[in-house]
Amino acid sequence: MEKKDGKRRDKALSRDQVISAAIAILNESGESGLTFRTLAQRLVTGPGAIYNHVRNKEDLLAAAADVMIQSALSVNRDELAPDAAIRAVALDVFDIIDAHPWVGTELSRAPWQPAMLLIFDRIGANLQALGVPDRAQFHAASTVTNFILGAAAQQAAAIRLHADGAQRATLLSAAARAAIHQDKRSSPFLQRMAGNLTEHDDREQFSAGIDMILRGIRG
Amino acid sequence: MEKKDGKRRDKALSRDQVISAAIAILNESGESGLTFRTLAQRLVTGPGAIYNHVRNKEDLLAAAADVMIQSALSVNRDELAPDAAIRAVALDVFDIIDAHPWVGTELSRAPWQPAMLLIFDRIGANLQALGVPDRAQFHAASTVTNFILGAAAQQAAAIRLHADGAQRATLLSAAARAAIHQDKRSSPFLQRMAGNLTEHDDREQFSAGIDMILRGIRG
DNA sequence: ACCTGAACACCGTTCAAGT
DNA sequence: ACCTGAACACCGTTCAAGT
Repeated sequence: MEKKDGKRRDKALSRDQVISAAIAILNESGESGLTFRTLAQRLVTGPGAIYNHVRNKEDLLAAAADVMIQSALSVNRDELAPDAAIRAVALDVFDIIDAHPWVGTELSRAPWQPAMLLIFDRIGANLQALGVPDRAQFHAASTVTNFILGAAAQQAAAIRLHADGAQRATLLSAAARAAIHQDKRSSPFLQRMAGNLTEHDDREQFSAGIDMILRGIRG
Repeated sequence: MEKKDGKRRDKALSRDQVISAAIAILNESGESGLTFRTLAQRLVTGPGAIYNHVRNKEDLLAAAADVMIQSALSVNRDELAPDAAIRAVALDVFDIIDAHPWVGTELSRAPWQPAMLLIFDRIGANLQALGVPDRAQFHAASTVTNFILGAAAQQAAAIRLHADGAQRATLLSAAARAAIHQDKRSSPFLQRMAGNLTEHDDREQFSAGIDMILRGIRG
């Protein structure tokens, strides 16, 4: 990968450049690929220089995730009906995490993260038109957001497992298979769902979850 | 803290002992307090010995979380109506994470984790009695579980912030306050909810979320 | 078979010294 | 004011050597 622009030769290093370089590394190599040393190398500087532009690694990851979510939610959904708009926002988040799992991991690492608040806002913006009473809108938006965060973290973790596991593909991890096959009497529901667990489509499962919650928040 | 039993003097180190010691450290000092060195010190052995009983740190954390969730869900809820039972299971999980935030962080780190499957099973076990059609039960259980995982991760992260931030108490972090106060035009919903964000009760918010989802999965 | 603990290959972060 | 990069204080994990 070449540097994106020529600004570096005159020694001007900016916060945006640092974050962009971090995103590039994260998208190429995942979370484990991003260290202050690899990042400094890409920016042709020393690791200490990065601290002039971000407070620490947590700050860097939060800023990177915010850029990704902003980009994923930049499509205008104003012409959609409120329930379709909420579904669209949720699926936009799902798709960016499916493509870049590190975003999903990061979303639930810090609370009150800009990226998380942006999702919360975009969901909430459609509740009035959906007919949700004013006093219920805060809980409704937080319910949808928490569902998205939980599903995002699971999806990110599942993809991470895929990535370095290679051949197991759609199979559950060994630990889960063990859990399913032990205790046949004490977990009848899990036994009954074993087929769905191994064969379901993650995106369809996510979409169905949003639909159920929408039915519920509508009252 | 003294060792829990006298078994160690005769050199018998078991997987259960390793996991119990790890849980003790996690509950006392949080995730950052648990290293193979501190754990080995508590077990009066070398760090390498631990690898005879757990595969790696990920395996150790998953096993520790499973013990905590099993204990939190060991209360029998069979006498409750199905919706009350689901609410009780969810609040049991919330409360254990409120008391021991590391459990919430761990739950969404690995997919198909025994602890997560246990929650999924306990939720799902009540869906038949709730009148959810067979074909919708998988999605219903996964929706509730994903909501719980998302809320758990947020709650855990918020408590972690509390712990080392000290005085900020019920205040949002500086980053979130900045996000709320900038872009007043582009995030009207967030602006409108600023008061709720700083003053809401986390447990009540969680409980309201469960209620909304229950209304939705009932169809 | 299990323990021991030094060693390996890393981390994030700091800070004196430069420009 | 910002960069540089060595140094600090750690990590998880491995593995020869012991018992």
